[in-house]
Amino acid sequence: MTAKTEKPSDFIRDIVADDLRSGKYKQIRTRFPPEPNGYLHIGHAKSICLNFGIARESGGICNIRMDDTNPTKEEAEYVESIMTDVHWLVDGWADNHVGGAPFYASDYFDRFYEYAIDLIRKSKAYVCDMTSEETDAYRRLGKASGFRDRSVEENLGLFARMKAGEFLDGARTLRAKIDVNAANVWLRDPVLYRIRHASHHRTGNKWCIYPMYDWAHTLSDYIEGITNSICTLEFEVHRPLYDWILDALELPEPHPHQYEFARLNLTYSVISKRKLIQLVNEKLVNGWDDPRMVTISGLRRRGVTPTALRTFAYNIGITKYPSMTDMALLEHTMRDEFNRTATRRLVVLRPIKLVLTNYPEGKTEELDAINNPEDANAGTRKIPFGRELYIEQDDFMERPPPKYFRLRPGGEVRLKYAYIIKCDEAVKDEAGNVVELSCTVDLDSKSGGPTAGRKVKGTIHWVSAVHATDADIRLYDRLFTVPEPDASGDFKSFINPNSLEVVKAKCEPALAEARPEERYQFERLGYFALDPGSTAEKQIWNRTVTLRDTWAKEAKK
RNA sequence: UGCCUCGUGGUGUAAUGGUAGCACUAGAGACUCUGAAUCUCUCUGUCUAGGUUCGAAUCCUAGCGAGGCAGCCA
Repeated sequence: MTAKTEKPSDFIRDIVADDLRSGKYKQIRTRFPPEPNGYLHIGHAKSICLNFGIARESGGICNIRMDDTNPTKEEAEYVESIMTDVHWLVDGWADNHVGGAPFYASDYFDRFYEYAIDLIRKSKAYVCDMTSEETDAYRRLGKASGFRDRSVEENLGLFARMKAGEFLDGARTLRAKIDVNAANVWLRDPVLYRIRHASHHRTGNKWCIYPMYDWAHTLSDYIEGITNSICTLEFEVHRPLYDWILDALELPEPHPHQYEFARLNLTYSVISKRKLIQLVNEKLVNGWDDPRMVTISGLRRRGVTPTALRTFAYNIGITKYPSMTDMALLEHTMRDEFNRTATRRLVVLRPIKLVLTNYPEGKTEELDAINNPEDANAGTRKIPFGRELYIEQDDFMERPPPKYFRLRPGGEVRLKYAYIIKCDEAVKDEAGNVVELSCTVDLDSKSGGPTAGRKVKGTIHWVSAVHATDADIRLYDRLFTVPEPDASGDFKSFINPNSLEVVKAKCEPALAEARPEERYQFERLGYFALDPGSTAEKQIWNRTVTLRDTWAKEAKK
């Protein structure tokens, strides 16, 4: 039931354990290498938990590295958000296993260049003058480029001129000389460098040739002394090229090794960066940190905690099977944690007034309420009670269905921490809408009082009308209406029109002292977190997740 | 099409040649001053066919199915 984040086990950790046992590596060094071209999402969280988790469990190190080799896509803004998100998730858990300040592939551009020259000298790379289309066509046919057999000197000269900016974008490339007929297309003389006359977010205009992923990534791993280079399944076919580069350069051992695992898929959501950026750009959500987004910043704003996210990552495991994880598992992970940790408060989301006709006018009582029944150390607080209250509209029905045991005309219900009341009349406006409930209170039934033990089936939450404070509450629901929005057609057509509802709530006074870092359970409703846009004058709350609601299921029957 | 990888209840996973287990979900019940939590119970699984073996989810072969790759993106 509690978070079992201490001893995960999976095929990659088995390999790590073997590597250590056999002495292949003295210390494990992993890395988390995002490209700074978007915000991190829950799939990255899985990878972060894996890479930093392995470092943490094995006494190793995990580097954060910006894979910034494509100047046309990457921006400094993203670097900042990535660092914020990684630290939020890792601090207090694996922070003493972080490999210092973030590394940048762009810091190695000079060394990549030197390695490229070395590769040319070894006759294992050549400058190719074919267009992108020609390269593509030749590769499909398994046909060798006409420039494949240029001399080392000519290649060296051409490559230097590429670097010097003598050629237009796309005019030439540097290609590895491997095997134009290889069954694995990534071995058919892959491009190592392309020409891009573009300013880079860190190196400015120093370069006009930029290394491709395979070249940069493999060498970055080697330069940093990475031992286990863990990536997602789509890079599986790149592994032979990864190994080829290390061998072709005859780099001293030990070499890093690449392992692949399945990326995360979650029901009722889209996870790919491309799709998330569409939601942002087309304003279908309110930015990258919209609480309905499965970005790390969105989840954080929604109220998800690092511990819950790590527990979730542990629970889903690491495999090579491309699975579809049920959103219900994420929700369960949050409820499980918050049930143990959240401070309870009484809040009425959709208020209806209730008047206790036999309770003295002007009288106020202070009632004791428990802050967290799961945590004895959380203590108690006082809640003011009076003649006029607010209760939830849903907690009264004039003609209730079977098994409804909240308030009804002539019926009784317990007010949590207070009295048992009876509904005498539903007061209506001219249109016939119930606008107020007229009730009487059993004054002996107060919690701790003479008839407090009297059993009534229902207990509801409430708030004293004169003491209540106001707050805006954002009720979030799943962003999509179908389990697999990108299974077919346009995922945007499945957006849930009711994924956000804002209500004006009435809150018990103690909520005014709420702290942003704390999580709250509004009793019988769900778990909530203060939005960063909240102020002392105007509280704004985000619903992180509802409580399980078996009545909602029952009512649907 | 070629190459690579992967198939265990509805979902996510464990079992590393020796009793198919755990969690989520769903359903039933107990308890309840949260229709929450907690507790009990139930449903449901090794893709198929051969083979090896005393014994196969596990090893082998074939088939079927799914995913990935085939950018001068990462």
